[in-house]
Amino acid sequence: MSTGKPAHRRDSARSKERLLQAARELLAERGFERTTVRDIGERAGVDQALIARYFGSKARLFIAVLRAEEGDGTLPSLADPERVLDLFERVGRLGPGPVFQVAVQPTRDPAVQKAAHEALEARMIAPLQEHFTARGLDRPRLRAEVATAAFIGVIMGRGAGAFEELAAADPTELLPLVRGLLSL
Amino acid sequence: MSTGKPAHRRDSARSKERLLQAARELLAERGFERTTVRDIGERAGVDQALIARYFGSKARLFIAVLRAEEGDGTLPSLADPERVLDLFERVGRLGPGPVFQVAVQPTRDPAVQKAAHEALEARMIAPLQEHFTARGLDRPRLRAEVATAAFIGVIMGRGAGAFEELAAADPTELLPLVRGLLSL
DNA sequence: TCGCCAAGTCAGCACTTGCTGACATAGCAA
DNA sequence: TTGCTATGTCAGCAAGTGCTGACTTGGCGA
Repeated sequence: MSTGKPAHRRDSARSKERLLQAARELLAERGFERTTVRDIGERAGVDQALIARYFGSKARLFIAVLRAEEGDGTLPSLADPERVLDLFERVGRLGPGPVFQVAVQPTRDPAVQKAAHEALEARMIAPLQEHFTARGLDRPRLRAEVATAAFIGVIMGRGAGAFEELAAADPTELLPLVRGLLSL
Repeated sequence: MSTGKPAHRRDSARSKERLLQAARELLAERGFERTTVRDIGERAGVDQALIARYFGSKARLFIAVLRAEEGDGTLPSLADPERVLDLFERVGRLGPGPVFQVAVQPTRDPAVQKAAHEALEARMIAPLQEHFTARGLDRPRLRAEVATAAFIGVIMGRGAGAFEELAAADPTELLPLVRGLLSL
């Protein structure tokens, strides 16, 4: 940014960035195994061989995506009802993140699996657990896990094409129903 | 059954049955795309070429699985709290069925996709919708879809390895929390 | 016994996957 | 200008995919 490199024809930083972005989108849309390196390269407008060069492997590219997302720290907690709307909006705009994918279907690659689980823990389960603990509810950990899993079911369901009204519904309509799920 | 064929060494009916069963299990464990015809054949103890012979293709084998499951009619409705326990038990024993998979992640093959959606509709969403309608709640369809999606999130989460306590929890512990999700 | 056909086996085709290595070239330093 | 290196391109390998077709073999009726 501050360096203001104007995207030379040869610019490895720019290529890396585009690969990350394309991988981010495709991971959200299709998950890890169903995304090919050729897909990523095509969407990024970058030769697929550069994935291996810059990131080492497809798996490490996706792990880099997770780490990059972790950095932005903008993911709202489910504990705050107001911010659940933000979450819906964000998901509507960017698709369900890779973190959601892994909550619902395990990935073959152990390293990818581990990184995604850590992200899920830090960004969704742990904050909710604290919320329930603060409220003095019993089994706060189990409650947090159930609530997270249920919420992710709704999020993923919106994109799976299996739920007509759910997919079409406006987040504000969903909010009261989803708050029911979360205040376990 | 009534014919009582004692499983000759050559028995196409038996082979078909074993292929169906193996496909059923693997679809539940790994989903459609991540299951190979060789996997199915190996688990069934039947040559994989017979899948093409008897069912036409891998996709049609899985559709046959869906149809067969539909027939048994034993799937409990979520509307009946008592039977939610049965559902957990059944899923614990057999794994999450193919119907659950597709609710959360779309499949590439359109025919498989369509068959799974129909099964989801008939066996989960519609009964719940009726339940909500009978109770006079507004937006029964949307409620049914949200509840189904949330429930499936919990079911899938139990198997995804991302939720420690949820995976370890006994269904009877889960029941009160899940009933909260469902009585929207 | 013989011949036929359903049932089962096997090798391999055509394709896709992640990844690699040889090559080409832009841009900069000397 | 002349090299040198970071950057990008390309073809292709090895493994794995669904599916096919030629082949063998078991079991039964004639």
